[in-house]
Amino acid sequence: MSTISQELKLFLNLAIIQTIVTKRFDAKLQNHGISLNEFMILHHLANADDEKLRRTDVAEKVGLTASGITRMLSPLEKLGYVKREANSRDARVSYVKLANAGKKVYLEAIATAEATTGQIMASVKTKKLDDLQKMLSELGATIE
Amino acid sequence: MSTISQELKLFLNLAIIQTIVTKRFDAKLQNHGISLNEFMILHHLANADDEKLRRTDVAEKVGLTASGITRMLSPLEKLGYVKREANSRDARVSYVKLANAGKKVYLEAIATAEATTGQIMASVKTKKLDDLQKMLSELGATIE
DNA sequence: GATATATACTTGATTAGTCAAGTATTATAC
DNA sequence: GTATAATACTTGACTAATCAAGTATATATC
Repeated sequence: MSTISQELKLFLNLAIIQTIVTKRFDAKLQNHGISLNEFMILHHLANADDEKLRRTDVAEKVGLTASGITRMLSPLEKLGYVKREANSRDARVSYVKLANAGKKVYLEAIATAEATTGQIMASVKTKKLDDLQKMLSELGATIE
Repeated sequence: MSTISQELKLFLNLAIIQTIVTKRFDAKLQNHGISLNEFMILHHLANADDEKLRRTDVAEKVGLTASGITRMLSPLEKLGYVKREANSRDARVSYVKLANAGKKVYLEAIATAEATTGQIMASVKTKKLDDLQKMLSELGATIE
């Protein structure tokens, strides 16, 4: 017998669902040579003012640490997907700016990401994601 | 301008929210010396028939690979939280069975996990989780 | 305007997981 | 009943991230 609340169950379910979903996106996006996290970074850059962000802000947007961002960006720089730009007012800051090659990959990857989204949504009725859907609507109904 | 669908946005949001939420649970559960994934394993064991599961089934329930489970269980065995049990009908199978010490830790950790759940829920109105809440109710309304 | 504190970023060491390959056992097909 | 394939698990090599510490710069305080 479980003695945990419905909300806690939601979080436990979210945790595994996210693990599974992330793996699927990673697998599909691999065709473009990027991970889901890399896709997210490109996405945030593409939608940012002047297509650039401070590294700290990238970290916050993708939920990783600054150090993780440094490590993630290093290969993207080498591939020429992003480039560094200085901030003239604050020498501590190093902007990450979307480069042309990165934008191209991002735009191509969108189609793949959308297709993956569709596949996952289509399978919502079965398996674990079904639980999610139920709990989400409950959550939507009870929160706030 | 973003050109991605609402559903894809949901998944991107879920990804970071889950990253953040997992970190919070991990931080709190550290008071009991366990991670969120370890808590999840104990939970599934506590709710399983005879409080035991095949390693493969544990893997499936927490969304990790069999190899990841082998590695996660090793310290839990050393701590005496779980123990191995053979299957008399199939020698390939090694059950993971919840031990007394593990059950004790699990029951204590539930309180912490519930408190953490409450804290997260309370902050839903602000920040990223607010986006989630909105999207979740939309999702709940549109899916199926 | 010197001192203390805070912020932005990077790096070395570590950790939690993956994947691919290997072992052992069981199930299937002929 | 033997050969083939599938399943359960473990292990070595690797990867993506963390944390703690360090560097450089900027901000606040007095």
